[in-house]
Amino acid sequence: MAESITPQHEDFSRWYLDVIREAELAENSPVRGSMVIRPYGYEVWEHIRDGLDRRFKATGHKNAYFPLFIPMSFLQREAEHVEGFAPELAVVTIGGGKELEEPLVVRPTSETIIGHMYSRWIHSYRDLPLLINQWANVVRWEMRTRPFLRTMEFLWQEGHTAHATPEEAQEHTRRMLDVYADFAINDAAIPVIKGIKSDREKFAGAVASYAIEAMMANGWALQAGTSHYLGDNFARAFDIKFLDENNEVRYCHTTSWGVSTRMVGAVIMTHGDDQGLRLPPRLAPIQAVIVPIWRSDDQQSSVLEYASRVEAALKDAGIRTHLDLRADQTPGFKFNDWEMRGVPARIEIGPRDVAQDAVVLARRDRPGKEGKTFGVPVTEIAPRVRGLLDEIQAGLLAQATIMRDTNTHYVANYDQFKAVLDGEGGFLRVHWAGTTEDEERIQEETRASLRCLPLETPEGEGTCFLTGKKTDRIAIFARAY
RNA sequence: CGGGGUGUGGCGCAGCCUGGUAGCGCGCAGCGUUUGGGACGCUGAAGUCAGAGGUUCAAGUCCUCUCACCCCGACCA
Repeated sequence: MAESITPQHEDFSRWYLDVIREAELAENSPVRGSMVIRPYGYEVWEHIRDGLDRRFKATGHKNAYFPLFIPMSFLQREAEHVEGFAPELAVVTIGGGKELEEPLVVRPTSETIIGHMYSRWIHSYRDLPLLINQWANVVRWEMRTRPFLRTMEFLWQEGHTAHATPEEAQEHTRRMLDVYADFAINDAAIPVIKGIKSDREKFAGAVASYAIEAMMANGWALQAGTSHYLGDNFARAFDIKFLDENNEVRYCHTTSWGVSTRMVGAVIMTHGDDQGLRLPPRLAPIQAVIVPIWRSDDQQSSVLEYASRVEAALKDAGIRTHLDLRADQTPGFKFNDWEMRGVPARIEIGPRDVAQDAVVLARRDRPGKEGKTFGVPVTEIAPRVRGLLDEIQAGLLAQATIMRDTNTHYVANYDQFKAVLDGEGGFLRVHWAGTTEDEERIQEETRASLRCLPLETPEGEGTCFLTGKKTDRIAIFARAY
């Protein structure tokens, strides 16, 4: 596929489309729909990983690792689970040149194999709760793939916990949902809506599924993370039992929850503009880039000497800084290059700046001339950049929130529903008392699906937009990735 | 699996209708001039024209088959 990062396109918005689809961060490999992430994009993922992992540790979880291959029979133990995943399994039937007695499934998710292990690890209430997370790759043979948003193989974390009581497991499910929302909002600058999934959309094998839903720049919805309460479904299927304080055998109640490399796509598609990426500072591989400018050799040495001092000052302040020393590119090229890559802050240092002992500070969220501040005293550079990064972090969240709110509409009836969907699109909030069949019909007729039943419903009681029944339930419908 | 489309240097494409020495832009390499918003000149390297078969004196171009990929739907983090 295209190596579209190179500035060959005269039309920047088309280039931006390429960024979303495949450029730089992902491109199709020889295998249909699989994923390639170049180093720069992978660093974004690493920061996502760090942000989540820190929160997992803070909530008492340990990391562990489980097998890539899962015996087919494991999946079949939970009826709903196998039904949900069977169509998209990759199956190994030959090993070492010989037909296997039992096919092995490349994990699409690990509830089953982890359930199997948990049944051996858990014997007593003293073993509970068991709070484990796994960072891994999984494979789902999707019919339709989209770079980052739905790839055949993807990286993710999957948390799997076992608890003594349903209440505790339910509480944990909600707690991890909160962790995801906290990460999305504060690190990725993506405003998300916490909600519960309809029966139709819930995880195969779950009692209840929760999700954080985000709105992309085109108004489509993207499920950016999920947290499931599995009840004792998997505990019964895998015999995860313990003896309680009264010496009675009881089944555990389990949860699972995951966030994937889809989050990288969410960042791109939430914040990107016609100049390319705009990375939230907390996730940016490079937070500040220094572009030196010179003409003569004399100027070069004084500029570079000055620039490396600025670099050191920024690095000392804990800012991820890169000094762009490429000699074969012009400053103008570099400005555009780093803007496309979404670096939040850029410092330009030329002979004029060295002479007046001050630099030019440019911000990515306002590209071009308007985003530049001239004559920033070099003694202040680190705090100024730090302040700018915080400002951009908050600004991106504010922008995305405004974008989401102005594209969220409450609609009172089905005609209005269709009109808004065909018009401005976005999220449709409705009072909802419909059935699964109603939900299916709506999707068939409008291509909008029920994203979630939001946990926060300031609307109060009203009448269902479809059935006219009184209800206090709110649903969000949208076209979704 | 349905419905569309595309396969030509690394990338993006033209050439095909009307057969006659394989081209353009970008990128890449070398040299020189440049460098405050995507630099320029000169020189150069790089292509089994997706594959197979056929028609023809001659096929990137016409015919047949095959393969691959992309887009739009149905499934999904």
